[in-house]
Amino acid sequence: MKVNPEDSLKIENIVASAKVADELDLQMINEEIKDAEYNKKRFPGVVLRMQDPKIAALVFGSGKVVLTGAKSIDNLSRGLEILGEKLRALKLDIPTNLEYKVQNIVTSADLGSPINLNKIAVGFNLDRIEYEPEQFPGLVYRLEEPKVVVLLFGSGKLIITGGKETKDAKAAVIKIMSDLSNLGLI
Amino acid sequence: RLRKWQRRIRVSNATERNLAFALSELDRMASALGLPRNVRETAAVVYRDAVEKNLIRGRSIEGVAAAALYAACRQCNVPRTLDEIAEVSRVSRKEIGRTYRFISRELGLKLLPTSPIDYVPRFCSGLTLKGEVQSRAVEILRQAGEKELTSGRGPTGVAAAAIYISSILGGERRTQREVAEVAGVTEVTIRNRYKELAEKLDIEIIL
DNA sequence: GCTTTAAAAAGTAAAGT
DNA sequence: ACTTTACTTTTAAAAGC
Repeated sequence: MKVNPEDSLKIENIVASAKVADELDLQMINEEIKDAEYNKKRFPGVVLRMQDPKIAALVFGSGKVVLTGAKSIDNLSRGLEILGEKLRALKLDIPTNLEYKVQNIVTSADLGSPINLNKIAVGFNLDRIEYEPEQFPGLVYRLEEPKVVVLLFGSGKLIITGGKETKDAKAAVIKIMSDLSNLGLI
Repeated sequence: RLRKWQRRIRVSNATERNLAFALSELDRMASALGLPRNVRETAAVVYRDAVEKNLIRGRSIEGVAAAALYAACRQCNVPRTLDEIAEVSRVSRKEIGRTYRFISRELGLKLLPTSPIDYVPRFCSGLTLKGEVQSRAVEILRQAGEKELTSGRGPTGVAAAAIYISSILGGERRTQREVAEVAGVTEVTIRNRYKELAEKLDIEIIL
């Protein structure tokens, strides 16, 4: 039995932002945490990497943080907790229940069969897609609802990005499938 | 008022000066690439349209001119790669590609992806191959397109592979090195593409 | 616009064996 | 030739140039 494309969804990366304090001494954090990376000339934030849930955190002097690399919402929450613990270990006053906001979710999916990108480029409204095989093998399809960007490959594999909720990817895949079947391309 | 008049003249002068510069840039790049007059004229039209729609704001004249030329080559079915345009331009391939996408969208150029077939005449003449070999390469590419062997692949690599195959079939063999040189791709790419074409199109190649 | 992070897709490329 | 590493595209936030 063939698996439905909407059931092949896999979250590959989640980006979220949070505020853990009103102010942070990046120089001190960089000196106290052994694997921290900080080159103010290069980038204004300190890079901290977690191992357990493999997540990277960008910590700024304003107390704001960016978390990236999480494969699930649970991983993301755990990563933020661990970040809080690391900072508290430096005698910093960090709240226990940190709030975060998901900014972007990258999801992969599989239509199950190869697709002809050239035909899609001809059949679709040309101002919603970009297909420049000279520069990139994927066809870029910008959806309005949900507001996400989908990369379609000749293999039938897809990447959905730009969404802020898990359901956006599923809605996008369902729409892509109906669009393709309406054009008789799948 | 006189001041308003002077201002208008000043703006007009600046606009004309910029347009003159852009047109001379288009001519310089077109000459360097040996492009025919119709392509230069098409590029000039694209550039003028971009100016009329105020698409130059926030962009360099050089970048828009290069993107207009890239678009014109495609419109006239004599495509040059972004790398080739970048070689005779002072802006990067990345900026030309970005600007091209922008003006293409805003002007509604609706250009279809470049076909590998459009590269065949130029690559074949660069390899001094007969029209017969050229026709066979085009036929291979036509079949490749039907069998979905081109989606996602670089047009120049597929064209190069088809020419490599047809040169062998036509008894005028060119090495992968020679074809790679004129097509601007690596030998590895030609190897990957030609093996795929030969296998899926059932073409027997005796080396 | 750029800088940095992460991640997938598939093609192309370069370097080392 | 093979493997490894890396760059192309997309997305979002952060502070600052």
